[in-house]
Amino acid sequence: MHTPIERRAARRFERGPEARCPLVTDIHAEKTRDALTAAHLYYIQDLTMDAIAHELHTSRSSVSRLLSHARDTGLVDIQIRSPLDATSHLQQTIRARYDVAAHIVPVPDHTSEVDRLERVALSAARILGSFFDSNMTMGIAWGSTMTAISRHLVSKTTHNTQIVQLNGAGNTRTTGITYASEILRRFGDAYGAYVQHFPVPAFFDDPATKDALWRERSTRRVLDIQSSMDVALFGVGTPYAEVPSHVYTGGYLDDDDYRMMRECEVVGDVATVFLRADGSYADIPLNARATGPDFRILKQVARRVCVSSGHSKLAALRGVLAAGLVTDLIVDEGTARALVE
Amino acid sequence: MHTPIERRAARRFERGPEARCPLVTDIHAEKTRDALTAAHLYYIQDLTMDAIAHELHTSRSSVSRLLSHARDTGLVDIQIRSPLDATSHLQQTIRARYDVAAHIVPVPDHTSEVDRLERVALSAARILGSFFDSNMTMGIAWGSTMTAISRHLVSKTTHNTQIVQLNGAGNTRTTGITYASEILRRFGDAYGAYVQHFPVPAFFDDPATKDALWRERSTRRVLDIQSSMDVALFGVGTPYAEVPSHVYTGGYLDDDDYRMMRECEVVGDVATVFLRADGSYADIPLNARATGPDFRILKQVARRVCVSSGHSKLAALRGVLAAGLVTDLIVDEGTARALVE
DNA sequence: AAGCTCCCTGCACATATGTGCACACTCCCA
DNA sequence: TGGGAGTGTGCACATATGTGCAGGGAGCTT
Repeated sequence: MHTPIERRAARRFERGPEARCPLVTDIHAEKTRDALTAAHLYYIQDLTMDAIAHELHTSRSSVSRLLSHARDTGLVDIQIRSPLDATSHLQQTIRARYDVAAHIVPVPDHTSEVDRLERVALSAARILGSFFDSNMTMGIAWGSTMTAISRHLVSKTTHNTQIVQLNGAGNTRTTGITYASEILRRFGDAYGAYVQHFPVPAFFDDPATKDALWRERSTRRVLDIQSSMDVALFGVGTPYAEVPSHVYTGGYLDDDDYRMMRECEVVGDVATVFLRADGSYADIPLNARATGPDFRILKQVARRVCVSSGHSKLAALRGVLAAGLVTDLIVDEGTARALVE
Repeated sequence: MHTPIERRAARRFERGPEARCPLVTDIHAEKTRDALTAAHLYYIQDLTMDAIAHELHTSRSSVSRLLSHARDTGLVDIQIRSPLDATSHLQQTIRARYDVAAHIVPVPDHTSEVDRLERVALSAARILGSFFDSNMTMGIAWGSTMTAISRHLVSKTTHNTQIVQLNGAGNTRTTGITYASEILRRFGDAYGAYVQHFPVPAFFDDPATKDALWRERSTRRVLDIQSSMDVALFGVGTPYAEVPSHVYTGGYLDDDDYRMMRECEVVGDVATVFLRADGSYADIPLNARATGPDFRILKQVARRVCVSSGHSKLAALRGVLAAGLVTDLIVDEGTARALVE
């Protein structure tokens, strides 16, 4: 037993007669089973990878990779469960003040905005698995926060699920399909969900075009799916960010738009629908041309998860909270503190 | 900031005004919060312990210990969740044949009986947390398996729970209280549950004494608690084990008892109630003097978890399964394979 | 206040783990 | 049958992690 093939055969042999024939043994299922066994031995029985390698007749490094695989694919589920009496003062205050369940991501105060976003996104990606399950539809926005989240998702097998794009991503330079697709695809892959694109621009030039298109059956189909969402996931956009949001730099808006935003005292947006500090949004002209869901629609979704990081989004975030758009808020610690001050 | 005290103060300071006064900050809650933060940074954000040490203003080794603490106290919950299509052939067969949910513990075939027991017990201790929750009563037996399990329990905070001893542990040499208490205490500590002792011998000399005592109100109280159990946890005893069970070596039984057991074709016991290969037990004389719960009582418990390891317990285990005493079975892989052959 | 114990800390060392790299195997296509 | 791309493996090294030990503070007793 010296070559990898012989070892794999030996492993099959040990598993019993029904596994000995490679023809009926799907190679992928075999890897999953090995990963499962390795995970059990490592996380439950506390064996070292060396010992596991020995039991599995493979090398230690393969076990290391097997375990990474197990974590990535959600075979191993690691949760932090704070005893109820240990929920932080911050969480309680935010719950009391905004009626929102806060998930506070510890991040040192001196962290750069980029790192902060990355770390909050990483945490969000891991928490998300507990919000999404079989027979659900999740609506997702796009932007730098959503991109970061999509890169860190942990797989979870679900059935009869779909991911639906909340707002168009096209602009004067691109259809946005490549960009938005990448995010959607990652979500779809992670959860084994059907992906529903929304191939429209972020903003129309003429509100009438939007109204017309919105009456089309092909568009209605997507809108109908949106209105049946169980979870909505979005970041917070703001024109005043140190790292400005994708919408405000990507060629979606022109000078007139910016002027209008200033006049209307816009503080930010959710899925390209703009709002003021008090949460009002209805009479902002730009919204008539925007493709994101009207907040009345959004508020019908049972779980509305907002991910925000960094001080520069604070004003926008306050607006979003004032509008009552959020049921679950994932933020960095600094922002959380600032929210209650 | 060079002494530990200064650092701890600094940590408090960073946490905000309400944490700065040590008088109102319970030292234990502080440790829990630190452990929670460390766990989040380590398991969710994938930082190294070094980086976490820096963020928490402490040393790397303290972080290592903090994380151990977090795991031990159940702050971190690591679960292995096999995708439904990957449940092993073995599990399915056992479910079909015995109508029992099997939890199979991978253990290499050449493992000694002692190691095997230890590893199965470790796995059992970790799984157990998912069976037991607030407002529940769990009945537990004693013996080498139960002792091993008790040593590896992961804490879980529950409310309004109790642990009740299933059968007496006294014999001609000791009241058994020290021995049984140790096991019960560990369970009670792990789950924050109220502990209910059963201070009687394992076997009475005279069945009439048992009957008399069973009519006493003090005894009835314990029996009543037993009959309201939500979970029962027990191992399998057998006189034929390589590592013989505690009951059969601890001075509980005399030569006459052994002779009788042979005559009755006893294969083993559950909580000191003996049974035959076909699961029958009612007409075994010894049982009239035994203090474990009658199987009719036991079978009323919604969840009956049996932990068994090693080939020498196989015959007994078959009997236990035949008696229909089990809803969840935790066994080593070798035994599981033997069960379906 | 001295003396005591207990517990917590950081250091230093021994282990355990993650990863770039080269090689070998499989599968696919010509 | 013979490449060639792609995947998976083990080796060796660089890091990351666990733990015995000695020192020092907090709290208790006398």
